Amino acid sequence: MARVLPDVAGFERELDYSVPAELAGAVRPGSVVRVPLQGRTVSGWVLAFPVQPPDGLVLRPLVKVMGWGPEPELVHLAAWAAWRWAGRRRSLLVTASPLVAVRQLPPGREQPVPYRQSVGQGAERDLVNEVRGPGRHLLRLPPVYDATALVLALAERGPVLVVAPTNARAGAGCAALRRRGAKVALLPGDWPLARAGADVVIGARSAVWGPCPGLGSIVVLDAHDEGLVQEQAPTWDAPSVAGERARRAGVPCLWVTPCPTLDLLSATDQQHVASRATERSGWAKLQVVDRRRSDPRTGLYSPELIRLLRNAERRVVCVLNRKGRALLLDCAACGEVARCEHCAGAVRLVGEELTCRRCGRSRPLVCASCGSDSLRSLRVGVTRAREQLEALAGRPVAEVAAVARAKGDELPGASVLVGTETVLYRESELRRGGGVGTVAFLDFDQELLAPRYRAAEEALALMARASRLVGGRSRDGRILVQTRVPGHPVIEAAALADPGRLSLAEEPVRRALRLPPYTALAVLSGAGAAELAGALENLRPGPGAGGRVEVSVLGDGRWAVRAPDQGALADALAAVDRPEERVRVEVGPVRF
DNA sequence: CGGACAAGCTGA
DNA sequence: CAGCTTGTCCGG
Repeated sequence: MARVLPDVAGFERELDYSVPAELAGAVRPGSVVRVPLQGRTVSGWVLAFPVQPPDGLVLRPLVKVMGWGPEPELVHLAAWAAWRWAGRRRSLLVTASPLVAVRQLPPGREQPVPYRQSVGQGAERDLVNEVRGPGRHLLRLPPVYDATALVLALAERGPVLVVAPTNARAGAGCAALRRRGAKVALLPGDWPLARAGADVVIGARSAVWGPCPGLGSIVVLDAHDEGLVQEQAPTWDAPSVAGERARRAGVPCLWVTPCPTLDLLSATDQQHVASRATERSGWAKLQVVDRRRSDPRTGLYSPELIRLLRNAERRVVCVLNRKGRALLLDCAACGEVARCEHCAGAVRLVGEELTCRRCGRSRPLVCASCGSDSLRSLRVGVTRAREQLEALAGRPVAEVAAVARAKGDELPGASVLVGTETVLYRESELRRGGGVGTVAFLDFDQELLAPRYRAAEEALALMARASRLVGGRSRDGRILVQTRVPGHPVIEAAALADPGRLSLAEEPVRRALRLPPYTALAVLSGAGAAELAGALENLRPGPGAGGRVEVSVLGDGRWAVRAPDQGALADALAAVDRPEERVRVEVGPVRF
């Protein structure tokens, strides 16, 4: 008989089924099967086969074997991740399974053949020699760095699983590796090829759950990137899953990033830092414009910025992280800040009306206290900034949306573009359209001083992304940043191409405030959050609970749970009963 | 999760 | 009391 986990949401029980003789040959641990359950037929995964049937239980037979599923190690890894992120195995096993049933694997190799090719890249060969041995290796390499040679060098030692922060990066990486002659499976489409055995298996974050028989190493590209974190619960992150998967397989895990976070550094066994020359040449040159003495009203447009807009020979991309037109207004006559009449919240300009951000009510464009109709923008959004930039630059400026609205929707041809930070994500289109000479952050303080504990790290990640877009010092890439805190560690780290400076500055703060990585955090939300928070608060420390947890209210129906480490947090969340009502449990790295 | 079945409610 | 809704239980 076979032990099966049915693919039914919210159902965590393992059920046993008898296996008809004609199906026994196709059943193996991990196989996707159809089983009867309460009068219907559902899919499921074989957790164990064969197993001893329990006494006195009439088993129903398996209906069908759908085909290949995750390797047995991944079934175990899913169980670990379900514990670690306080979720269920089902969604993890779905991620680890092919999109459509795979009856037969492509021909060629049931057994993977080690890849052999002279790569001839001295630096990469040296790097790969350093990361022999299992463990979590952090490779601090600059933003402008091509990992192709590194992956090829690793592939000589066995199949490499590569996890990229986006599908676009995975696709580009796949193409580059194939040009160099490697047999590459691009997930999720090439699941059967990956399961059959390839030199390199590559994909976006879900690829960390991809098949890779004979796994030799795992590489996570841009390991700091937010795109590697699953948004739906369980909120697993690819670097952590990669680290555990590699540890279990006894192979090295390589976290490649230009800007290591403290979370990564604390979980790293060994850090490898690129040479000073390599690192410097891979970060863009930073022009810091000190805005401390400027008028807050006109602070968005420094003389340096205007000069750049007028004279730049290559394309300029301006980043302003505020959507809309005017987000905060005051009255030119009486100076009163425009507020909502009902809830006193700040109002912003939407079309020709003032709209409250809190309650959503609208009113005409008139000052509520003196009746004047001349209202001024205190904080402009991208839409208004575009108009102002165009006037200042004396050339067309185009606003860029977060993503292409339709297929073939190319970027505007203007030589000056403005958008929210998402404009930096349209990397490949910007590159195709003649590249970018300078990225200008109009109000970088908004990133630096955002009320989130990881704001500084996120700000440095933006700098790294901008560096990649403009091509680093080696290609004369430039970043202009307007700020009132020019001495901020993020600015220093980016200016000197030394991300270690930020880590040094952040560490004591995190330690003092008992924030990750010095503690483990989870955020509870949803209707049942209060009940679960209460249950965690009443949890008595003991062997099962693994230590003490602290619970605190965050407001707006959210609760924070803090534990000394990830294990204690996971044990505590596993030790309490889930309330009837829905709760979302977001185990860190959380955003607040 | 989703069906099966029981208990509860409604209107003729 | 048929016909419907709502709640609870349980799956091999």
